[in-house]
Amino acid sequence: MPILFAGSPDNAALVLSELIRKGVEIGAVLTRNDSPQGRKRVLTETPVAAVAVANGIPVIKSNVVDQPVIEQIKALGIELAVVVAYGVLLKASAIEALDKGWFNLHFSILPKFRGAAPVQRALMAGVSESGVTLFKIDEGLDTGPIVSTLPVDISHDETADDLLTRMSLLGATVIAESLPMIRSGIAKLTAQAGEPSFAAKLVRADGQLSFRETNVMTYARYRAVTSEPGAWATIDGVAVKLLVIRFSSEDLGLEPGEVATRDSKVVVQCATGMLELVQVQPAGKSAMAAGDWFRGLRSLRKFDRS
RNA sequence: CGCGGGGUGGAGCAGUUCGGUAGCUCGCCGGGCUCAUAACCCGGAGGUCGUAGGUUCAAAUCCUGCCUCCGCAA
Repeated sequence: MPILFAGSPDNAALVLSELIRKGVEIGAVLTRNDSPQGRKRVLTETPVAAVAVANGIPVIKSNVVDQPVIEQIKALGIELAVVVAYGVLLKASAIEALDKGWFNLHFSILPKFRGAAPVQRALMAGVSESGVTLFKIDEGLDTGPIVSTLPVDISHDETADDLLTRMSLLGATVIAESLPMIRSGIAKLTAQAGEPSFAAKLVRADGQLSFRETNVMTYARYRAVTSEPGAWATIDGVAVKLLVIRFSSEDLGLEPGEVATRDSKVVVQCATGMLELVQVQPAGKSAMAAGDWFRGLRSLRKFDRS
């Protein structure tokens, strides 16, 4: 019994690839419409669409699950869908259209971190453990009954990208293991319990680092916003992307935001503690090693207050 | 025509406003000092200043076209 896989971004494509590798039969893929990407506005298909095409799976592109889309899905004999970061809310009519229902892989232990950016918000909050949840979609936002959860320990230095990749691989396993029970109708659905929290989507402003906080907090924010939307700060009014940062055990006691070199490493002072800058990218320049950037700084060697 | 920044020895930058024989911090090579060193000292190699053309006695610098990298916005 083939299923519909609905998703759009890279990590959803990774889940799709894993499911295919595990032998899960994908009858069709639903993904968002091609959209203009980059400075040149090149119309680009989603990563999920690319994986589907590469595997010869029928692709339905739509930014809304309306009647015509539902017709297409049902015409393929599909009655079960798995959603991973599709980016579109399902209306009641769509949810009811499939006999076995729609299931969503969410990257947190629900009801914690409901919403668009569970991984990023968990990192920003500095929690040491999160997880993945497979639940049946209802009309609320990530409120449906749970099929399965799997806890994930968060390492102290992984970025949102790293964690999301890890969770995607685990999530694919959870999906593959749960599908047989869902298909046969013996999957046990458990209502979400506990205090819910909401994980709002990140905006560029979330990536602005303030060195007036502790290095622990600033590092947590860096990891949460990397690689999207990306960490940055301004120095002498010029934005500098902070692509790769490491935690530092040094503390030279400089002014918050001041940059210096120490044992050939470039470090920046926080309210308490320091962070090591590894790779940066000033506005208008290509990415470069922090040491090169530091060497080229003419006068001001201190990030602006933010 | 969305707004904007950049392309100068291997790296990052200055010099361009007010044209006049290329500079800084590093790296590299050789030598020295040192118990030793990513430290210090001395010496050296390495550049058609993105590219094509124009103006000029003279262009990295002024004018025009083109290539190319990137930030923001979408």
